[in-house]
Amino acid sequence: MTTITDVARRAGVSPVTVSRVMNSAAHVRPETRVRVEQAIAELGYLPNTVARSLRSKRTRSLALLLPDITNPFWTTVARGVEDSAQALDYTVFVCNTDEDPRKQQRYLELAVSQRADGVLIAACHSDAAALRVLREREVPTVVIDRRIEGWDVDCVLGDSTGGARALVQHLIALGHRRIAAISGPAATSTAEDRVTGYCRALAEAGLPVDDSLIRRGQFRTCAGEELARSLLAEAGDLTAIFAANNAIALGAIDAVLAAGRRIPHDIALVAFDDFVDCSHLFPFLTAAVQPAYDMGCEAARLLLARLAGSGPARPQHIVLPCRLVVRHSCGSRLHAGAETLSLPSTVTGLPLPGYRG
Amino acid sequence: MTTITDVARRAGVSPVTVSRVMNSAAHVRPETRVRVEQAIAELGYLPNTVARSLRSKRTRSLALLLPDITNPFWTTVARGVEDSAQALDYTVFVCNTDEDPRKQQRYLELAVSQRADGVLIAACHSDAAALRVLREREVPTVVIDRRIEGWDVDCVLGDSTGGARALVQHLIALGHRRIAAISGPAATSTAEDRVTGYCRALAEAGLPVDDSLIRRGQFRTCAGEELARSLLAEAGDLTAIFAANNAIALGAIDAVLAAGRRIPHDIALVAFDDFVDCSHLFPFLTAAVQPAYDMGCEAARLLLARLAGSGPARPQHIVLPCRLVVRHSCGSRLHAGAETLSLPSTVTGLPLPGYRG
DNA sequence: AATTTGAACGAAAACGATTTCATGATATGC
DNA sequence: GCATATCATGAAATCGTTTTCGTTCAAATT
Repeated sequence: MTTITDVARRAGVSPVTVSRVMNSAAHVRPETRVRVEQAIAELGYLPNTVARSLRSKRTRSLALLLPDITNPFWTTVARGVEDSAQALDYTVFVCNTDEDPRKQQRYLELAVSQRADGVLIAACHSDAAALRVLREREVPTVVIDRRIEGWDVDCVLGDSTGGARALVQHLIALGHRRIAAISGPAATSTAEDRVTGYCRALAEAGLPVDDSLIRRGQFRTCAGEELARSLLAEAGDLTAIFAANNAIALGAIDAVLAAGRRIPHDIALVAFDDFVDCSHLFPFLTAAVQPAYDMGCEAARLLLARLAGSGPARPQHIVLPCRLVVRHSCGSRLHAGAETLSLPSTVTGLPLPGYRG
Repeated sequence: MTTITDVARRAGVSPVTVSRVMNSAAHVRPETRVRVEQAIAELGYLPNTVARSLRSKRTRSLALLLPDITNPFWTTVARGVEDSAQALDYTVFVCNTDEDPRKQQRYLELAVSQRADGVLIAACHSDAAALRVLREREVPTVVIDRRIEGWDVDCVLGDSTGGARALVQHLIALGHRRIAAISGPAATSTAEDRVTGYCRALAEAGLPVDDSLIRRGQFRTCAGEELARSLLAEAGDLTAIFAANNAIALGAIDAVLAAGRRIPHDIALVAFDDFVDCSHLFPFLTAAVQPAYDMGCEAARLLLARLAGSGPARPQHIVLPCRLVVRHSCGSRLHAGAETLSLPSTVTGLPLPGYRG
């Protein structure tokens, strides 16, 4: 493969000069520059990023660690990250941790080994210990969608507590009194924040918080199904379920239907997170929708600002608001009220004409 | 950051020996190996992949270029690729081309600059010219979901022609005679293959192929909407639409509903590709479903085999079959017939209990 | 006219690993 | 017991850039 030396030879200059031309540094005579650029074009020369990175100690790459790229929420976050990064000629490599601490650890070490300039991570544990690899080496880091205890690091998250509270308030307003919560792992701040929001809504309405109605598992469909199943079996007077993310909601739907109950007639369901495209199509699931794309953009922008040395002095904690999108799974046919914002096209309160199942 | 020399010093050996230990090469005395491993652990040493790559000329990374990571089909492909790659300690960096040739070109050059060991690409043009960067430099390449004219390169694709044919045959069997097709860009083999399948099904049924019923645009929701709108306006006797991918289908649904028609009562709709999670939830869209995850896995495995020197001699053209999943958007309440395979849980022919919209 | 400045460029070092080649020690074969 | 193979290790070269430090020469300053 052609190297900078080949280009230099062809242009009749030294490699340094070629380097200067490529990095558009000063002190190159216009005519020399043209000669070099011509040589580059003629040879189809593409610089070796690896060598460049070794010497300059910057790779222009970011590592993005998230639970599962298959979940539309994370996909959208990833897209936001990539778009922001690409605008500044940064490369993003995506790692699926599957919320597995060991996989996460492996990928973090990989990110350090690869000398990623920065890391964006939806940590699977809110304890800072898991991020020691990054902290020790002072790798610029932005945490997405999670809070971290014990490390004051940049983070970008959705308003989990507020979103959960709004969803449960909505259920309460519809007359529900026995509302269960199916959340993620207790070690995840996001899961706990959503439980907090759930409890707060109940407390504010003067309703008791029944611990037996709060279940925790993985942020996964199978966990959602299992927990919903046991809830339905054990709590006979249950009338509504709050699912702490979209995957859990899917599982819960399966469990409810499998138990011979109907949604929303017998069991109302609300969920955190959405299904982007699908929700647009099937006006079904009432959800607190996080601005996933913006979260990705913001996180990447913050990280890139730090890399450019132009970031804010103190670590930032950016909390983006959620939209409450009222659809049919909670039984409400009403437009959203004062506290809520809705997707204009989907909150018609009516099924799409033509689809009757 | 600690280097191999630091480790060597601490273990009382030379850097070469440390390198040998890390690469588990032969010719290291067990006790030396232990000393080195201890030094590595004590220092928390993580090798610098950049330096390693420069010297060894292998980066253990793959570039994955696809239209849009936001589309559930591509997400699932990406996940398959990543899982296969990760098993062999390869890193994947994902690039969204948005089907834009210039963006694609930029990313290809980036992949070469980064010295990716291999490239997986859903090329936005079936002409081999766009891939010259790769071909000239003999970068191991696997093309996903597309055929390439003029370069006999490895590729993994779904049976577009067969899937489209099956979908249209199904419509014909349901009694439809005026069936439109909304496809992707003519430059994309996948789009054209699906048109071919559509035509073949019509021809085999002795039906005329009406060119005015075949429309082409981007593989996007907005294109699908626009083309469907014009079709509905211009072809009054239309009773069914075949959408060449999921995004187009979404747009088509919007257009049909906006025109005051119902699905499937007034217009039947079938589509290529699915919405993974959602389709499981809402038994709506009749689709030819490609094995996206397997496509990603297979493609990565083929590429990695080539990199390991163990690949097949000749370029492979792997065509994976699609499943025809019959749901409600086509008006059929029947289980799939002999030629078709169905998702057991969704093809009940009945709406989910509880959801009446 | 002598001195200073800075533009334009190059030589050599450096980045941190791996690869190649060399060396002494030990084991093996006959 | 001697030649030969193999083991265990290290010194030096190398990968392709960027950085650092000079050097030359022309223009500006005094």
